[in-house]
Amino acid sequence: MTSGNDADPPVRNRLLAALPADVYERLRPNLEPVRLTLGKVIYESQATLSHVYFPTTAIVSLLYMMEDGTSAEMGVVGSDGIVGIAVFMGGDTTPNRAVVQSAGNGLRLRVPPFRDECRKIGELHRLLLLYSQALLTQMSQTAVCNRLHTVEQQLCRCLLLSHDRLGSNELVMTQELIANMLGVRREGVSVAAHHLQETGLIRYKRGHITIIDRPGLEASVCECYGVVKRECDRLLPYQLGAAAVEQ
Amino acid sequence: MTSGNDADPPVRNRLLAALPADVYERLRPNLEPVRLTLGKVIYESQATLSHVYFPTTAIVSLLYMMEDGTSAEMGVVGSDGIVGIAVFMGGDTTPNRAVVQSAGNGLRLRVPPFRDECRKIGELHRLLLLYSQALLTQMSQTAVCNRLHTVEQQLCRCLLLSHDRLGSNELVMTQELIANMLGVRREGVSVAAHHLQETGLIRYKRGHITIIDRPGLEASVCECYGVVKRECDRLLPYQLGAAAVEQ
DNA sequence: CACGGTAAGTACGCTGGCGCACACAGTCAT
DNA sequence: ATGACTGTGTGCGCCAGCGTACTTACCGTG
Repeated sequence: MTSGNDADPPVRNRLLAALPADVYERLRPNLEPVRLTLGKVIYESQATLSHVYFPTTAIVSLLYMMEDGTSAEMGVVGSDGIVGIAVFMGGDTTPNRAVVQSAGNGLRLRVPPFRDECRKIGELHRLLLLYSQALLTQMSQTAVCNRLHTVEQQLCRCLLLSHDRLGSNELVMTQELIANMLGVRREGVSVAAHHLQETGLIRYKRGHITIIDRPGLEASVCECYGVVKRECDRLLPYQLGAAAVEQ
Repeated sequence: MTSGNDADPPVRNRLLAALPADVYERLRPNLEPVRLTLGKVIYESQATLSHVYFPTTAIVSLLYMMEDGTSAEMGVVGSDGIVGIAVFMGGDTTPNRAVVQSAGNGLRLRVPPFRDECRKIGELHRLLLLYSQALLTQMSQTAVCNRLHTVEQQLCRCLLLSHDRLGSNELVMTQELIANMLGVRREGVSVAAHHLQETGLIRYKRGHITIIDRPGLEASVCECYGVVKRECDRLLPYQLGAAAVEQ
């Protein structure tokens, strides 16, 4: 039943989908579908949030903007997570910016009902704690990767992260965008991407990147990708549709 | 009264000190003082923890060890925090290693009583959530810093972080140790330290570094340090002895 | 006091990535 | 079709940091 779950494909956000039906039903009336367009800033550094977002088909990047305007990514959120975890943690704001990295859809929830549900200390609370740890792992591994690995390895990581969070083999993102996320020059991305194309792992054309040989990418990426992936799978073993199964 | 608080100076860990007296009293019988010697590994990557640690005068570094043996720091915990936050978050293990970076004391608590108190969803729970956000900020900013800043800037950051968590102006740490933490070569640290000494900001001699001009260091460090510091102060505004005041 | 070990200084060639400048190629609106 | 714009390719000099190798200085121990 739970008609909310079959409005369109079930619940496309894994965090929401993993909720017990009763919790989901309480949230459902407040969940508002939103279109997340490429480049949209979901929240600014230090801004008080009005909503938290559950991406479904969109991918959101958490960036830090330096005073001089350069930026670097610290984490990525897709259908596996939530944008605005700081509300859950109690700090409400963060020093980073959330930007849509791949256009798509999501659901958003105003902060008051979200907070109410968190305070009930039920399954949502437990899942969010686990998700926090997953995000912590992702960010810390990003730190390591930034220190020790090459642009090409990081490009592979970026592509695999995006691929995981997207159904398709075709990613819509320019090299310029990737450069901003990785915190490197566009030219550096250009060279690395060119190389991956020559090796036959990807193909691309003006903002469209196609993943051809995913195992090959996995062989080229640094260990950081695997560490984060395994940790996420371990911490959040829920599958899409766990709550939506019983429709 | 609360004799636990005046055994030695009050409660030297800010997280513990911020607890209400009744919560602290519940934990106190299980808190065991421990000496944390330089280089001691508090927990290994992927290891199940038997205790969580509240450093008082020690400083603990969270490192990721690459498969090839090189390492990089992702965070630092001193008297402001707890080592083993993964137990609170529910994942129990993490892919990193906790190593004592500056010898000193701490209190440790077996996991079962810690978990019991967390489950009560009281002040400890609230503080740990906030601390998690502070750690998240620290790690994400480390990622940014690793990407964009020079070894010298990062050395300044490292020195300031240590100075904040220590009473003294004298840090006991070799350049080799710092190199491992920052994930750079020892020679790089050597050159940077030499430069800071020439500029008159620090002085050092065989594993002993003295901070001479703290404002000067703050002027040389990148913005990352300030971002993390401000965020920690904002999230965890408690002072040492908040719970110990009423002795 | 001599010795051995650990900490720190120095040098040199190499390379990855930066900054800059510019050429070229799809794509879209007029 | 034309032109403007955006996305990509390439080249060049430069520099920070790496890897390696070796020296020097300090300290504790026997």
